[in-house]
Amino acid sequence: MKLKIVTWNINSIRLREDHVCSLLAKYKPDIICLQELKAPTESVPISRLEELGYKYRVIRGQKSYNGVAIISRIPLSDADYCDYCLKGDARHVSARLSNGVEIQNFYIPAGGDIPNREENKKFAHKLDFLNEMKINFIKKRLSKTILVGDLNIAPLEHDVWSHSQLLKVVSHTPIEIEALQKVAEAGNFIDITRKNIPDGLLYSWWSYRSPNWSMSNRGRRLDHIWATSDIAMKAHSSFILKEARSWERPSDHVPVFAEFNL
DNA sequence: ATGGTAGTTTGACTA
Repeated sequence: MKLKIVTWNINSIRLREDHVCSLLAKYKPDIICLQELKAPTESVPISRLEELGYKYRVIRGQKSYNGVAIISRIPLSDADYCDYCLKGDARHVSARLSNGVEIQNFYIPAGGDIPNREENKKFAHKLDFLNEMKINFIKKRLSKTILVGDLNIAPLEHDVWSHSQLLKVVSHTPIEIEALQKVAEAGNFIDITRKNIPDGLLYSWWSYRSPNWSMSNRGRRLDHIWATSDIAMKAHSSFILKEARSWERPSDHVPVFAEFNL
């Protein structure tokens, strides 16, 4: 079975329904995982997705903030979610494919501006969320799992525009990177994007605050596709659709793709 | 050190 999967922080599904539909029409992934729907479940537009053949979905919306979804043209079962940190945030959803492969879609907290747990509640939340993921994955002994999402951490030197200048900037601090590594180890996960594209700068997000984002190219790789080691060697053809950042009224994140021969 | 932009709950929150 071939599986083409894409993850995208869409930053409002209602504002960017057109973008999602044109992406699906052109690239025809089997599954798209979305983050930051910024809409309640009942307000997420689904009719055009259905028309495009995406008849299966698990949507966990939320008013104003967060919101995640798995949209699929192949059947999904065992829809589930975890309420990490018990805040009621819609930051996780999961589902299973007919071949037993599990899809996990995450929107990890951004963590605010100050990289200090005592001074910044949002940073504490981010670290707590990562720790809960780790504990959860140790308990579950995962296999045949693909984890995707906006993890809000750029772990490698070449995942940011300046490693030295971002060491104290939330998303690239050693404490976050170490926490994320522990999550990956606990779940036996491999970073598929970097396995397929080991060398060179790789970004999936460029801030809205830079009017000249393309020229300055101060990006970060915050969006990830991971797979457990038992299926990691089945992944290929990873790519990041940088051009989506130039589309009209774009999300600040771009789609990240991978394919699997399962 | 500061401010820059965008989206949503129209004003202050999030990123």
